[in-house]
Amino acid sequence: MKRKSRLSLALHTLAHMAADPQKVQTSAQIAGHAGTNPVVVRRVLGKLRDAGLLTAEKGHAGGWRLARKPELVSLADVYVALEESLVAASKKEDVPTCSLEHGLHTKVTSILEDVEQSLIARLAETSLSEINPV
Amino acid sequence: MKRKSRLSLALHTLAHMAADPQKVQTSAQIAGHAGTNPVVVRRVLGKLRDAGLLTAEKGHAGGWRLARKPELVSLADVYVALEESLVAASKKEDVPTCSLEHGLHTKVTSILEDVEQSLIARLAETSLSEINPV
DNA sequence: GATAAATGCAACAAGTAAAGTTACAGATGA
DNA sequence: TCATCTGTAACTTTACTTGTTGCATTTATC
Repeated sequence: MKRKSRLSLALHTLAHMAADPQKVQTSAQIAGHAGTNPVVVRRVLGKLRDAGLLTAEKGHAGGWRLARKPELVSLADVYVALEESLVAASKKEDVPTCSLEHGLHTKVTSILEDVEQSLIARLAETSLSEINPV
Repeated sequence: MKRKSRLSLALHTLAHMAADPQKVQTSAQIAGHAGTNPVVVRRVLGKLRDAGLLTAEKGHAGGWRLARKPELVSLADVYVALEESLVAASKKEDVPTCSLEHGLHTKVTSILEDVEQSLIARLAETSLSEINPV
């Protein structure tokens, strides 16, 4: 599978579920559709479960289901649940000691964080129910 | 250096130049500030040069300089020059053959492309001159 | 012209994060 | 009791980025 595919995998799976919300799907079935591995699916969907977007049931006849109506799940919910941070820098970078560089670094960082927030705001405008096959 | 750092490196360097536009800097000096390698700097700044944001002069006393006033360079210019595509999927992915999956895939892709465009629009609102150390 | 100092670029090495895989414990319904 | 799920840890593989070396080319200066 390609890199940067967690968001894509999540959206595909959620959109698929949105088309038939009461149906329970196993990670093996989802992996089959997505062309990947059940463990990878559980890994990604696990974050969505932790965020309350999905429910997972163990055991016989278990599987995954949407926890809310598709209209009530925004792309921002998914993005945040996956802990994506596409624009802003990761926290653990080394900050320069030189004071001019430090000021610059701080400024660049804060601008990128603003942009990240704008991105999330944009994602919040679209819900799962708007992903329909043509 | 960290990953996803091309944009960060470019913005830092450009902001640094914006503070003193007539000064020529060599890739070795820039690399020193940025804590990286001159070749990496030339690799990244080369894209900005190709996009007309910077000029590079070879030979003795050569180096890098802003091609325009800082106010006239937006973050979107930089983003596009670097050929970043943080949200949308890369072009060369394999599209599913199943028709339902195909429709879904097309829809998800087009939504992510819309989001990518929104991101660029947001970046276009900020110029280099707005990156000033506090 | 010779020399020193810069970019341009190709080829390769090293590092890193994500995806893929295997294995197994725990839960649950038949 | 057994088959079928999820949950998770540990490890391997893969893909991409950054770092490095080497050298050709360009240009100012002596």
